[in-house]
Amino acid sequence: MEMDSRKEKILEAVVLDYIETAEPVGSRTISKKYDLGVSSATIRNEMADLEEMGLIEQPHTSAGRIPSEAGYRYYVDYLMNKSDIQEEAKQLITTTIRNKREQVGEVLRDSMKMLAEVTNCTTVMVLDDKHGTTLKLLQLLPVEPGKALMVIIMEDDKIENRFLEIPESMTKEDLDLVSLMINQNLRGLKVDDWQRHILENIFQNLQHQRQVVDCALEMLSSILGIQNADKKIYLEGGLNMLSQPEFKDVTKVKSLLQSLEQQEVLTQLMEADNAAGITVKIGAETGVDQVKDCSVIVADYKVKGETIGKVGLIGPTRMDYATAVSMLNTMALTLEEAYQEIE
Amino acid sequence: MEMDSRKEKILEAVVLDYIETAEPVGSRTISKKYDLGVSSATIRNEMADLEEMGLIEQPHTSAGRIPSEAGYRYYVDYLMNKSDIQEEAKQLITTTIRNKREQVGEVLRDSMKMLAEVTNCTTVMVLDDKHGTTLKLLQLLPVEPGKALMVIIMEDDKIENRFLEIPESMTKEDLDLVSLMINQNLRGLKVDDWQRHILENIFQNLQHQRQVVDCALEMLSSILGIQNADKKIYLEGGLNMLSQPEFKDVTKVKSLLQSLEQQEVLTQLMEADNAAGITVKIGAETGVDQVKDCSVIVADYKVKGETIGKVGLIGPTRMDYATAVSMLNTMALTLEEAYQEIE
DNA sequence: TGTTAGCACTCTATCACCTCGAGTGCTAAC
DNA sequence: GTTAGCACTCGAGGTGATAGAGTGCTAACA
Repeated sequence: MEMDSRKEKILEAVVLDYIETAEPVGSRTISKKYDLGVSSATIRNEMADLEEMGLIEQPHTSAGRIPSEAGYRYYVDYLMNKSDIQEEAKQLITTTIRNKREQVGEVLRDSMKMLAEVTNCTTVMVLDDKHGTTLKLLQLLPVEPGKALMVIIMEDDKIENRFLEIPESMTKEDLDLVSLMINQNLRGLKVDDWQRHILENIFQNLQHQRQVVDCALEMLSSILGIQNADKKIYLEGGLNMLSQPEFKDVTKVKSLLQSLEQQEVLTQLMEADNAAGITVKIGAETGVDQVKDCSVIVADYKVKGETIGKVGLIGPTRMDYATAVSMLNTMALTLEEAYQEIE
Repeated sequence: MEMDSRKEKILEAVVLDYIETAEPVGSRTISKKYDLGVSSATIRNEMADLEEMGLIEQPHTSAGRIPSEAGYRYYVDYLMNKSDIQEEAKQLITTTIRNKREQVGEVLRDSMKMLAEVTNCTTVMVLDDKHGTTLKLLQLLPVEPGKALMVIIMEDDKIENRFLEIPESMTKEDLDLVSLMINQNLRGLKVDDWQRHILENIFQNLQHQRQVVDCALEMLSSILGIQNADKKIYLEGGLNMLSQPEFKDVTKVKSLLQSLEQQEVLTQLMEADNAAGITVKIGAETGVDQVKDCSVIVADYKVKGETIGKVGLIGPTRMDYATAVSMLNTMALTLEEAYQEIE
């Protein structure tokens, strides 16, 4: 069976109408509402074909059709009108992000909330934090006998604090010396770039304070390194989906929301095809059983070709893909611009 | 109409059975299940009285009785057996809190989660942060020309970082001097205790670095002071309640969960009668319309007579008050002990 | 006088049954 | 290839009928 333009129009009509009404779509509805110039009987024939092709399905014999996951996939890949962004929405995102640049966290939260509300979905944000994990400044401060505070400033002015146990005999001057040596040797380097001989150099020069250096380096590498792996994930608007009719069953809702609270699940959902800017996963494609009635759209944003974060939308399979994709796209682009200006 | 011991027993039976089964309780059920030594007919008479007194009510004519809010109130105030803590649960709390003291945040989260799971309620924690807001150590670090980092360590080892703009001419030695002066004069003092003459003393000695001192002091006072007012609120187990039959309606769930996301609502709910250690608010007593089908139990924990935080449980009106109260009590006590040891 | 057995009554939940309408597939005519 | 028409299917929603749980009242009992 071949796809032709009329079949495509009918499939599109089914998808759009089902997105709008959440009710199975009948042939008569299509012939009346969408001006295809053919009668409902013809549409019925075509719909039988589409069903045979696996693009739409019938909940029961005497009901209309709803899109199958494959149908959504076809719609997203070939039919969806990607450019019909509401200009106002675009404006909204841009201004929300730009208005108060000062506290990045706040702004992100606001934009996420806004996005979630407009699309009636849940927004997820992953900050990769890969960039800027080089060391700018490290300082050990004596707090009380036997205890020091390690202050680490990253290249992007993020700050980390860790307490450190030190020998009671150690003085402020010793700590300053250790700080100085570490700074001199490791400033501007990523953890991957630490060379064996650099570390040996530090240890040799600070034989005396060996114990502290050892401990400090270990902490430092864990901060620079692990922070890398341990991405920060934010979630906003987790309750928005509840207004959708597909979530009228509380037990479903509970298991869905519970799985969205798990980092692993979110990470899995937000895994994206790095080649494409935007990834759409429909239903089972998400790979997580508890969210098999949902779809996920992920956009990543890059600075200098490197992905530094991802924004995602989670909603019911019957979500408004066109709007969601364009909103997400705008969001990612605006974020990219914002980051570029900071650099 | 007077309350007598038999009426009390019947009321207690109604409350307990309704808590257990979530179904209206009939007279026959009580006479069979709870050994009161009288027939169901007698119980019927008494129940009619209890209804007249407003302590129980009938959903419809031919149904059993359920406790009214006043009934719960009577139960909580006069009938509830406060001492029947499950020893195992107590043990659970104690070990959860004590086992890994290192990261206070982690431990609190864990205990809250545990409490929420055991009671099938939502746990709320308010940290007043009033205690320990005295200064332990302040250090200004040069980051780059014109920019310094202020590291502040509180008495309870909480750490705050703030960037500071400084004159480009300022050296590391200048900053050290400023840090030293501030430490000498303000260590161990709360913001309320700053005396005019102490501050003048600092300014006089550091005429030269006046600008930086000024700025640093302002930041310091905002950290020590504002942090005071701006309590931290944590919520855990927000989804636990969903397994209860009273929350099978999604729209209710949504509005409930949404209001629990609002700081103001939580603050309002966690307002407690400071005289009593534990406050129980039933239904409308919470004062928040969206949670009128819920009850809230709040326990505060004190160190040296001063409230430093509160733990709360939010659950359906039909919650197991006895268990909840004793669990919460144990939790508060254990926290008090833990804090006292830290001091 | 308090307690109890018995009985008529009330109300809900449940199930079978029916009808209505939306939607289909098929066929024959255009 | 398209369409009108028709028989058919199936679920949603309404209607009784029934069972069962629970009540209130009354009269008898200790």
